[in-house]
Amino acid sequence: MDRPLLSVGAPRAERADAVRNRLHLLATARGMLAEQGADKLTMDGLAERADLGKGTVFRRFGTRAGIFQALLDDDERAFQEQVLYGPPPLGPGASPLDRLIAYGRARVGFLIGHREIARAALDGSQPVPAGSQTPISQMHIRMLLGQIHLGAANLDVLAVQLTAALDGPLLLYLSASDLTEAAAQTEERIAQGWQDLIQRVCRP
Amino acid sequence: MDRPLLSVGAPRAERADAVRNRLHLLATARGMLAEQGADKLTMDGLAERADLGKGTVFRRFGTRAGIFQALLDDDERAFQEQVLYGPPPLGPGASPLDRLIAYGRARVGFLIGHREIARAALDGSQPVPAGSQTPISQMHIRMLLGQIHLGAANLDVLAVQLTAALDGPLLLYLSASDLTEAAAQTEERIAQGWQDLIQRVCRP
DNA sequence: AGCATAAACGGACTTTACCCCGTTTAGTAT
DNA sequence: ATACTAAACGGGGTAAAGTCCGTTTATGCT
Repeated sequence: MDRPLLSVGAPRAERADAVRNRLHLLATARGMLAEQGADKLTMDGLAERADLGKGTVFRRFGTRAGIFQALLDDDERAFQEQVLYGPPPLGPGASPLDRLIAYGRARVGFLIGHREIARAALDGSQPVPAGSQTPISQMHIRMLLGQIHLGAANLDVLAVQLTAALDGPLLLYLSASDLTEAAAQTEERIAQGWQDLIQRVCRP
Repeated sequence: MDRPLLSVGAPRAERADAVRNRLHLLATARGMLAEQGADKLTMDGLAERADLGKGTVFRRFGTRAGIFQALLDDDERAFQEQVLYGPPPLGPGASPLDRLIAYGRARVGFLIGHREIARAALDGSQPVPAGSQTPISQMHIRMLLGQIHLGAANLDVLAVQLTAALDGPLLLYLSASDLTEAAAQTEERIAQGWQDLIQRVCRP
């Protein structure tokens, strides 16, 4: 009479063929990305190379940007691993302030390494690029801010702003040429800038 | 024998018909925007309604995002007027710190009022949305930072980061629903957050 | 095993951004 | 006025994103 569903929120697990195709498409996309760059990656091309229908590609990822978001998510998982369980100061064990600085440095490196994917993951019609909703980055920063005892301040808003200060330069303002020619110096300048910013913000 | 050009850099003034069509297209675009919203504004539709060829539209604006960038530029001119020549604390006359705070507040208001255009002006393949190169916003923040005597710090990088902290939330992270339902409160929260952030950063 | 059903698949179709190039015209020099 | 030229115009053509819907298949139940 009653149906033993897996509660209301879980819309039944992903079907096996769907999983297989999703992984296959991601792998194929990585291949094309490595060979030809992000702007040459078309939905038709991906479908053909993966030997699947175009409808399948859209069903899996919804939109072109969705593919890059999925790729980014994937790589971000390894990064999060380090943040959550890795050695300090990035992982737990160091002081919140040191972790915050280390996090920024690590994230800058990650974003520079993934700049092509990260840019392509931006949508314009959608708010946030990767992550389900509030980006992990923002949550982590919010948490560390909470552990540092700042005077009365709206930590939620501050976390959003600091996340933007971290991601914005690489996602919005730095041109591609700034990154290809002297990526290493740029990375160091931004990482250092982050450290200065955080130390100023968190000064007692 | 020699031709009295207007020096090398100036590629000859814009032709009269070009100016006329550009203004006409911008006006038409504003009309369509007000009636139907940004995502319904297509290049073909604009060309037809303006009674011009599609080629002309692309020649003027280069890309779809270019139209929104032009509209934003246009509105930003009035805003800059206030910043450069208006009354303090936004205009000159107040202390740099007060101007910085006032600027952030004003810009948040401007961006919320122009959120649809500003989002549509984002490109993805291009670095910065509006303004010719480094956004005016960034230059202005950079200048005010220079007038505040902070300890040794890379002001160029800091300016980029603060610009991102200001624009990022509205361009990247806040979903449309956050803005339509309680735009006024959101505006106040972000503006207050900016003030807190700046006061922290600029504390002696 | 056989069945029911929701999900996944595929590929034709539509829409839209953007390109190209032959034609027209504003601006200038004679 | 006339001729010349660089720029602007127009609209058909191409490619790629995204939609639709009829067909196929995995999965859970009897």
